[in-house]
Amino acid sequence: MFTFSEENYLKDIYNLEIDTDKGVSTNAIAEKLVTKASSVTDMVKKLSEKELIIYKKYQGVTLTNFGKKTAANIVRKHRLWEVFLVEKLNFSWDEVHDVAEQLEHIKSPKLIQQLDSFLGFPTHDPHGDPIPDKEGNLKVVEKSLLSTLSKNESGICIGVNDSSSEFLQFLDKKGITLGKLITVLEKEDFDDSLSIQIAQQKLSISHKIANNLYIQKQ
Amino acid sequence: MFTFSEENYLKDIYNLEIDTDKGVSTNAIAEKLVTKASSVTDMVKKLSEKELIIYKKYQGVTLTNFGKKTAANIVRKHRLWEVFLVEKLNFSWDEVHDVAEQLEHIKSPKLIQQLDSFLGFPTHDPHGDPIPDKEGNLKVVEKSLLSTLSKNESGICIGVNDSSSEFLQFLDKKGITLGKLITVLEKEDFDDSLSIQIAQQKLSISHKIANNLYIQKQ
DNA sequence: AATTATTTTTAGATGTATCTAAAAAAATAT
DNA sequence: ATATTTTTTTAGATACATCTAAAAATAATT
Repeated sequence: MFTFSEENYLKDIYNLEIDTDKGVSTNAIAEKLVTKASSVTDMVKKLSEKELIIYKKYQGVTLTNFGKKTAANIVRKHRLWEVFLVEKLNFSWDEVHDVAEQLEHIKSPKLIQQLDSFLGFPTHDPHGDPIPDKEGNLKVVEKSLLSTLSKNESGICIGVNDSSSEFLQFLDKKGITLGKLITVLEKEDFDDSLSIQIAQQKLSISHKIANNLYIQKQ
Repeated sequence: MFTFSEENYLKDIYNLEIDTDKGVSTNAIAEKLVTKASSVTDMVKKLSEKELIIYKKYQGVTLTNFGKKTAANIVRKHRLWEVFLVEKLNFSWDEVHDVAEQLEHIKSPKLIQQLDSFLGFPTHDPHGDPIPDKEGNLKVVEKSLLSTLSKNESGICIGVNDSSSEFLQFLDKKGITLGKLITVLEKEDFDDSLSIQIAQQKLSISHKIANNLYIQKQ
């Protein structure tokens, strides 16, 4: 079907499009894929010929419906494999990304169907990101960055914006895990840090941390 | 580490070497990999530079210890994934090969270690082939082709020589599965076909079938 | 041993994915 | 509106893996 490289471009364009909802620029893609703009131009032409994206010179790209569905399927595979690694093979949530990057390219519809079933049809990956269904549809939930909550507001921690292993390990160390209730006790104007209540403990966390945690308000 | 292509060459050379225990010829590799002899020559030079094989022009190749270990590790991964697909994802033994061909190239020592443990440290894949251990060692058992047994000899069916899906499905249809006791009732000189007793039933099987079933005599 | 056939290698080409350096277009600032 | 900066594209090069066609080496046959 598609090469690994094509699939990686599709996936990253898909994720960029979710954030921006405009055309995705060449440079944005280059940065995400850690490659050069000239390489992106080359690949983008190819994806355009295959009708996966709409591309006009100097105008950035948008996924076609076909491209969107294809990309969602890759994301689906990536996230299902992450669940597998954590639930079945005892990986921690900060170790799964690189392996899932490889596993997402395995081509076998039956494999994914059976894996999905084996895992009990999970809806979210270990980082709280939703798993697209077979048709590529993705349930979007109302979520806010913790940094945007006001004093005394509270909600459930449902995801991370940064899934680097450094950040995830930091959260582990502080006892901040998905599903926990967080309440903002105080906001410091000086450095935008927050005092929060999580489970039994009170924590002070920096703006950078609060800006990478997603909360479902309640 | 190594490219998919390099790994595929290594794996096939490894399997060819087991059968022949002499140098493996360019043409043999080409046939196994379904490619051209000229392509094999190119790749073989590269593998030689990387000290995975010993290669002298027109002399065929042999794996170095390093190459042998590397190849065994790929075979290990292939066979562990086959076990996973059959035991956990309800694949049948004739459906696993193509998917395992892809999965064997995933690079993550932790993944394989955990998978091995998750599967209960299996020693054989669904076709009866032994799974090399972490060091690349492979327990060799005394096995004979069913076609070489004499009248009234018997043994346990422990493996297949041909693991094409056609052959495996044929075995399923006849009720011939690994672990069953088979006794040779009759050998026909005319066409080398056999009458065998397996479980409750008597079967007549062609020489071609008997020549692709491994038996552990007893 | 000489001839023929087979196997293997070389030479040169193609397609994919990438890069650097330079040119062109678009966006921004004066 | 012009000049400057930034972004994007083009042109040309490299590495990988493959191929075809032709040459060279080895093996088999008479």
